[in-house]
Amino acid sequence: MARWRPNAPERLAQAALDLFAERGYESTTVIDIAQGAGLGKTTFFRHFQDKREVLFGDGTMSELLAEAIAAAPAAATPLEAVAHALDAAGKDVFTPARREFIARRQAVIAANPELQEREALKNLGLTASMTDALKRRGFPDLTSRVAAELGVLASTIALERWRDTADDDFSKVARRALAEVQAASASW
Amino acid sequence: MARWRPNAPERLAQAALDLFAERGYESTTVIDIAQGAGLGKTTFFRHFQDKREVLFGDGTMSELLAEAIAAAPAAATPLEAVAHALDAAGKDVFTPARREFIARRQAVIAANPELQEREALKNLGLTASMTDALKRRGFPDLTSRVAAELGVLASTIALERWRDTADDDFSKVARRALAEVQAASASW
DNA sequence: CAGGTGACGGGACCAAGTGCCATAGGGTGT
DNA sequence: ACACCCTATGGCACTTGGTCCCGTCACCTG
Repeated sequence: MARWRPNAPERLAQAALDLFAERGYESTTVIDIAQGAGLGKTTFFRHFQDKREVLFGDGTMSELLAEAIAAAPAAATPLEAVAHALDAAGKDVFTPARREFIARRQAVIAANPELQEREALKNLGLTASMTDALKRRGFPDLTSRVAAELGVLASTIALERWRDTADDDFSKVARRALAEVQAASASW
Repeated sequence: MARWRPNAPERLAQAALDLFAERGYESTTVIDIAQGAGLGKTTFFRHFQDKREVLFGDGTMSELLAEAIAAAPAAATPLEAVAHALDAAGKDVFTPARREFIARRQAVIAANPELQEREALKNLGLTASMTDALKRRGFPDLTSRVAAELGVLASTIALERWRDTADDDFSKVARRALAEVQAASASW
């Protein structure tokens, strides 16, 4: 029998999501979350920078996308490399098994400006990471930045759809969204 | 003779910017700011929702952009309507007289993640506002959203350049940035 | 001159976040 | 078996952001 119950961060994240969904983000105290996971306030802040961060995973996403872009076929255009990154996100993050969890998470975020702020900052990070990865492939700065921006936009749109519909395959939804975004950006 | 010195919000914003620039955002207390403007903590929170908000003006920007898009020529394409909005921003907000102030403000924001979060949220609001205005002109949803997104991107790039160079006319810089972004988004 | 109104200050209060120190349980070397 | 270290944790005090309530002071009105 383990001395401490394992996976403290996961337990905290689960307790947080449950409590946020039940009584709202603002009405939930960090102490509530910690006690919900059988821990103390101190331990919460040892695992997460702040109260918001408990909903934003481990922050591996940036590296995942950057590596997928680096690993895209040599002949890929910027948007094809971005599509490759969205595939990776679908395989490792937005999996069917996590759909329920992510949908609840998105609902909580949608209900609170403070959390939307954090999500917007995370998206800035993803854009920067993808931009860098594209530049390392030799694309011009502005081309890389625009492609990354359109990729994050497509991913946001895809997430909205994937969350609401019964379609299990995020990659497919995301590729379709990216194609639509590309078409729109060539329509003038 | 006025009972209270006028323009409390402006005095607070000025004191805040000075203190943030001098000793940093985190090392500056709301009480410091209030006392710097000859006021009390209570009055600070009467004029601003929170400590971050003191750097983000009156929030008229959304309406300004939306109205400019609505007032664009009837034959304007989505991006031309967006360019019209950037012109308006150059005329009413990013004026030569405020360049120094805005440059200092940007430097403070660049030094603090908490402020970048707020700025990212503000940009979300601008994007949503422009998207709506474009939809009201009859453009398809996705076309509107992409155009708004590219507009905010162009504005961000333009702000970086306008801040660092001696070029006084924001509208010109912004139109050029928008043209470059458009070219990049048609390059694949 | 009595009362209303609007901007402000003070102080109590709660929750987020930090820092320090203590503790408990498990592994390791002798 | 025992002494020792390592690591995740808890408790407590403290600062600060943010809210709330109430009192004050000036100006305006009847």
